[in-house]
Amino acid sequence: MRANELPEVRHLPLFRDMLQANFEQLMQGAYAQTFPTGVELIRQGDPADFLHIVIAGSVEMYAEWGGRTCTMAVVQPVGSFILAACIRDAPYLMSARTLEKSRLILVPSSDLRAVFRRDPEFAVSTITELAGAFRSVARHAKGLKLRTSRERVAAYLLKQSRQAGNVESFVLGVEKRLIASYLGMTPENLSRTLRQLEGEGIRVNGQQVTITDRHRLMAVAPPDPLIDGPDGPGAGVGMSLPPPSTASAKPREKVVSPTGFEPVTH
Amino acid sequence: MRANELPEVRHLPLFRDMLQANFEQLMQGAYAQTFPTGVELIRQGDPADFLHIVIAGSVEMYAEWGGRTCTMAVVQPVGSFILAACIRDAPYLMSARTLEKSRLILVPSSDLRAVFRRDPEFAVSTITELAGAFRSVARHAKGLKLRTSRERVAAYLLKQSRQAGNVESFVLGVEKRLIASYLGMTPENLSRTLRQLEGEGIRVNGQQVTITDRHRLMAVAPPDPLIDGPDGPGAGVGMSLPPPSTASAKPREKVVSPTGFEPVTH
DNA sequence: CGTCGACTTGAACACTTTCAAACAAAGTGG
DNA sequence: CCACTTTGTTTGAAAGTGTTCAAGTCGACG
Repeated sequence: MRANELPEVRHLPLFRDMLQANFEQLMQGAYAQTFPTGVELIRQGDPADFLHIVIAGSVEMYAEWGGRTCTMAVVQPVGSFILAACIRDAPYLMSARTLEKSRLILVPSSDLRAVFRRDPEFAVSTITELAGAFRSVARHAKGLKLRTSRERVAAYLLKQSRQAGNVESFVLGVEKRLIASYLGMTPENLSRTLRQLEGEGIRVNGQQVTITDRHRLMAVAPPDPLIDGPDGPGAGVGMSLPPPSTASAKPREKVVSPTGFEPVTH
Repeated sequence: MRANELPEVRHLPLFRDMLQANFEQLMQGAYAQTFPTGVELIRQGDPADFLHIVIAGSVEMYAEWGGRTCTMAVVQPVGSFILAACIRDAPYLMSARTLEKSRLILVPSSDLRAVFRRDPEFAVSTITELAGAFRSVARHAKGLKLRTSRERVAAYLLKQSRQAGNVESFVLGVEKRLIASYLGMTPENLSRTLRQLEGEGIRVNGQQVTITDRHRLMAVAPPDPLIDGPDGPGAGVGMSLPPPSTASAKPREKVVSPTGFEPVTH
């Protein structure tokens, strides 16, 4: 593991309050590894051996059933996933694969369980993290049940804009097919819905989205903190999103951009 | 609070391992209350002041957005809800109302947060509870995204049967409109789907459901522990369901029956 | 006995998916 | 550097799924 990676991990909400000695012990048993694009890191149903922390790159969490697949979340640096499975020593509910070349740290779940039993601060951090993760999935489920797909798309775009600092123009940052799956629809349906929303206050050009009439779009799907997540800083519940950046109107420009996917603690 | 209620609460997974002194302190600040049918106990968006524990009766957790409503879960004795909101000191994501005359215990969330900071066993129980709750909602979301409504209904019935002890006949135990909302569909759609499934191995008569051909039904929606929940005892993740009971073929009989709704920790 | 709410049924409508095809962009190898 | 392949996106048409509205049935309860 590289020296400059440790401080980043240490500053994660999950680890920042624990005793240095315990943190060091946790990292002792951990190891870092770099994976190429498209590697299946974990498969749903497998036993939860490691807590995974994304140091660089990005990881897709997805679920499968009867031949179908759907994206549940995208984890970006510095964020962790499958905490819950590790804690319950239960099989993973989701699979994970790298969306690009990515560097991860793997912490043995047995160490994890041992440490929060004797470090109260770490226990509290774990509780906070899990409570936040629970609320994220609950919000996701609410969105799926209470909103039509058109409304989900509108709300998603508004959230993206907000997370980038209420800019009017931004880059999606993830493939549309992946966004579609995350929002519970087919790529074709998303494509058509985006087209349809061009009459409701947005303009889409490839990955570039511009909100031309925010009020109009908000009329399609009024944002709700109880579904779209809280406003203000620290919104991503224990997940550090890359710094939001307004995106230039010129397409094809390389810009770091938020994905707006909810964090996953398993 | 009544004397015979405390032991029940004490035996909840959440409280069973903590120090007696701390448990008593928690209950000191708590109070019990009986509510009639249809009372709104909490409203989504309100600040989380109390952890709620259902001692008797049943409580519906539901969510609202833009005039629409959906059922997220039903909590039965002895089970708790809105743990996560209490922990994060955040607004409730869901509302709750009594489905029948119900008795609840309300524990101030500030006490809760204070106690798990100094009782490691309680902290661990809280962690386990939250991790389980997270996995429940995650499974629910997976079902919504990966299954059609027909498959969700079939899987729901199989799960009910399983939870009642793999019986061939059982009572639904909750209004169909509520089940429909829980499964993310309209009452009309559920009605038609049940009718349609009568050709696929079930027979429905009011609240009474009989599985006539388990294999046929399982072919419609193969059960998956990563969606429908684990097999075996303690399946309900921190929630004690009423003892499963085979239901007589005669309708209108008063039988305690499981609801099969996932537990909610907020 | 009458009222109310839950459940069912039918028909029309709206929304989504599926399948097929064309197109565009990014990466590969000559 | 240019074909060439691969993969993601868009579009159209048809089929499937789910919702809405309206009306009627049933059972529970006062």
